Amino acid sequence: MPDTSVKMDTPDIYDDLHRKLVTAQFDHGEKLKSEELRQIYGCSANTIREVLFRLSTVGLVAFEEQRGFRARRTSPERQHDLTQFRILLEQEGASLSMRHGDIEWEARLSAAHHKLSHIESEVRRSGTVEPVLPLWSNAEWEFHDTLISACNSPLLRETYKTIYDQFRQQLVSRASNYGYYGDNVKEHRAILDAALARDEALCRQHIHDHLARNLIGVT
Amino acid sequence: MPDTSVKMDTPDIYDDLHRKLVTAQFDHGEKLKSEELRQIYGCSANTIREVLFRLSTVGLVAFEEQRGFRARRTSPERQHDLTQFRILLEQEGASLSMRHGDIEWEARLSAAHHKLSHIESEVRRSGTVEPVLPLWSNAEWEFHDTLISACNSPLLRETYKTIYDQFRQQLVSRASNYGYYGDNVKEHRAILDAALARDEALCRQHIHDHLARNLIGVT
DNA sequence: AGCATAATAAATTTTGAAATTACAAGATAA
DNA sequence: TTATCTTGTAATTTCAAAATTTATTATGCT
Repeated sequence: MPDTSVKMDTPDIYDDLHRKLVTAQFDHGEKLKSEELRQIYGCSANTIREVLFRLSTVGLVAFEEQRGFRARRTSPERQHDLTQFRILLEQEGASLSMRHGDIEWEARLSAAHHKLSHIESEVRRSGTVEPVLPLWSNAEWEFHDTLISACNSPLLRETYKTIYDQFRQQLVSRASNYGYYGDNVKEHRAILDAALARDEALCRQHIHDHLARNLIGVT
Repeated sequence: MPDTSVKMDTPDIYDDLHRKLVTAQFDHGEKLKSEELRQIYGCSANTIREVLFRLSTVGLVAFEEQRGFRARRTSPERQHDLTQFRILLEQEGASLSMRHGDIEWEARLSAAHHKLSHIESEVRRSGTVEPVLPLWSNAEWEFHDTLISACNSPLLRETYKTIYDQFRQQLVSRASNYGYYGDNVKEHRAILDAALARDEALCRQHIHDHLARNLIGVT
C-alpha cells in the first residue's frame, strides 16, 4: 500500500495501479471508486479518473459511462478470445522475427530463455512458485516479448503487450499448481530451439501448444 | 464547424472530433489545443482533455505527457505497419468467419457487397468520387466489417476497427484518383466470391492483393 | 406482504480557476 | 558567432467544489 503522506504524480499512480491489476490484487469486477483511491494516493478525483481511463484503454479496467470503473472481469469466453488472439499475434510476431532477426536477436532470445529457465528450475527444485513469482512473471514476459521483438512491427508488439497483460492478470492466480511449470520448461525450450533454427512452422506449432493449454475446459 | 451556442455532451464531442479526424480535417501532426476546442464546443478544458484521451486510445490522436495532443502523424513506416497488421487481422477474421459463419452471415455479406458495388458503379459512371465519398466510405467499411463479423472474436473485431479507422484517416485523401476505384470493384467481388465459396486460401490471397496496394512506394 | 413511488445518500462528471510545466525570444557570457 | 541563461507567455495539468446522475433506502398504496 502506498504511503499516504508521499504524493505521487500521474505516471507513478498509473504504474502502481497497473502493477496491482496485473498481479490480481483486485477481485474481478471489483468497483474502483474515485473517492477511495483519491484518499490512498493523495490526489484529486480527476487525477484518479484520468489514470483509470488510461488503464481502461489497455483492457485492464472496464469503464461504463456514468457508472465508473471496475477491475476487468474475465469470462471464460473472453479468456478463450484472449488466448486465440495471443496465439495469432505471437505466431505472426515470431515468424516475422525469424525472417528479420539477426544474430543480435538470437543472442537476446537466448539470454532471455537462460534467465527464465534458471528461475523455472528453481521452482522445480523447491516445488513452490510463490517466492519467485514476480521474478518468474517478468522473465516469462521477457522471453515472449523478445521472441517477437524483431518482427519490425510496433503495432503488433504493442497489441501483444496489452493482450499479455490481461493474460497475466489471471495467470497469476492459477500459478499455484506446480504441474503448470513442469511443462512450461519443456515448452519454452521447444519454442527457443525452433526459433533459433528458423523453422517457422515448427515454432508456430510449439507456440500454439504452449498457449492453448489455457483453453482447457472452455469450448 | 459546430455551433458555439449549442452545448454538446461528451459523446457528441467525441463523435464530432472522430469524424473530423477520419475525414482528414486536421493536418497530420496538427496541435489540438484544449483552449481552442473548448471555445468551439462550449465546454471546459477538462472535458476536451477526456475526449482527446479517448481518441488517443484508438490511435487517431497522439498524446505526449506535458505537451498535449496532436492529430496522429502517419509516416510511411507506420502506414506500412498498419497495412501489414490489417492484412493479418482481416485474413484471420475472414478465415474464422468462413468456418463459423452461417447462411445469415452469407446473406449480410452479400447485401453489404451489393450496396458497395452499387456505389462503386456510380463512381465509375460519373468518373468522380467526391459526391458520394461519405457514402462510399461507409459502405466499404460495412463490407470489410461484415466479412470478419462471424469470426466469433470480439477482440479481433475491435482491434480491426481501430486499425481501419487509422487507415481511413488517410485513404480519404488519396481517394481522388479514380484508378483506385476501378480495381476496387473487381477486388471486392473476388473477396466476396471466395468467401461465399468458403475457399480460405483464395480469400486470403484476394484480401492480401486488395490491401497490399497501399504498400506501393514503401519498402 | 408486494410493488411502485418518492426521498435520501453516494458516486460520477463537469466546471472554473490555480498551479505547474513547456516554449520562445531576448540578453548575457564565452 | 555560438551557447547558455533568463524572462515572459502560452499551454497543460491539477485541484476543490458544484451539478448531474445513479444507487439505496424509506414510504405509501393496493
